Amino acid sequence: MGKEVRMSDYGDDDGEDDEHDKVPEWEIGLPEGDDLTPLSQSLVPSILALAFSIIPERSRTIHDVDRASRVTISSLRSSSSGNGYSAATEEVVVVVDRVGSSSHGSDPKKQRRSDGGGGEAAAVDSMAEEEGDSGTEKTLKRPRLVWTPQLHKRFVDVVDHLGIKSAVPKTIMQLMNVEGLSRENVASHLQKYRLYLKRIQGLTTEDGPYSSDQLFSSTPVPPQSFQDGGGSNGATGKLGVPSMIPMPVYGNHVGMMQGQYHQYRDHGNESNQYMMQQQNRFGTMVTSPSVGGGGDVNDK
DNA sequence: ATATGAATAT
DNA sequence: GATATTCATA
Repeated sequence: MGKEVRMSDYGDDDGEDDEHDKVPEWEIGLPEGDDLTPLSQSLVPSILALAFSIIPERSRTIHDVDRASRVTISSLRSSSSGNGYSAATEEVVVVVDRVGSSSHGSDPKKQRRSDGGGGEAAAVDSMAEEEGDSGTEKTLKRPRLVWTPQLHKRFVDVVDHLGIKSAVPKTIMQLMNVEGLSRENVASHLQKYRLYLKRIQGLTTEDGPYSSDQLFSSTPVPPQSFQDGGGSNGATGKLGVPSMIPMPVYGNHVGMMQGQYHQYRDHGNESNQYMMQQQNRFGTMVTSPSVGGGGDVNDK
């Protein structure tokens, strides 16, 4: 079993635009030139790694990584159906994007991705200068983390694969394998995410215009299988984890992250926040197998 | 001794 | 509102 590049199912990750117009076939799938090869790449898929208790080394400082790679792209293919973390899944260490709370005019450095495949990348904002880089990124007070859609997706993927019940900050953090991401970062986000889950669960299970019962649930809740490939439960009795999608239901949207933008507004290119909307025409197959066995997404 | 989760603070 | 930090406790 070796590496194999599938050109057929290349771009479709986030269901974006991008078309390879007229490139020679052999060029399809190759880096576009300014797209760099991931500078840090795990040799072992994170899930696998965890299974073997291999914790990805993280010795580089943010500055190091920053210097080495302004841009890191990844071809995180996330499941077209079911398991998003297969052996074929490409793992890439993503550097986190942070915003300086202090003086930060604007870094003309922008991230760019050219072709589909959804890539995700983030860059570290180069702090003023060479701060006394004393201290491992543990002791340092890191700037506010910004949960970009990419990061969030990663988060959701991991949480999903762990099962909401056993997803705890440390594990999530490890599996996400994101450079510079701390446990508390994840913890905080997880807290909010759980809140979100609770909300939609509430709305969907006891306030829905339908039976609202786990038995014949035909409640229009987008379960877990869209662009996230969130459908992968049933292994350890995990529940599907919605990827919080603000759906255009009549004045009834849920979505843990909404009106927050304004950060980097290049041109509808990328780096748009959690704008993962979906054109979910109900009546398709939107049922919620979520509450399947126990019927409780959160219990402690 | 550590990690988690809720509350609270920025 | 988003993220960080504190704090009781598992």
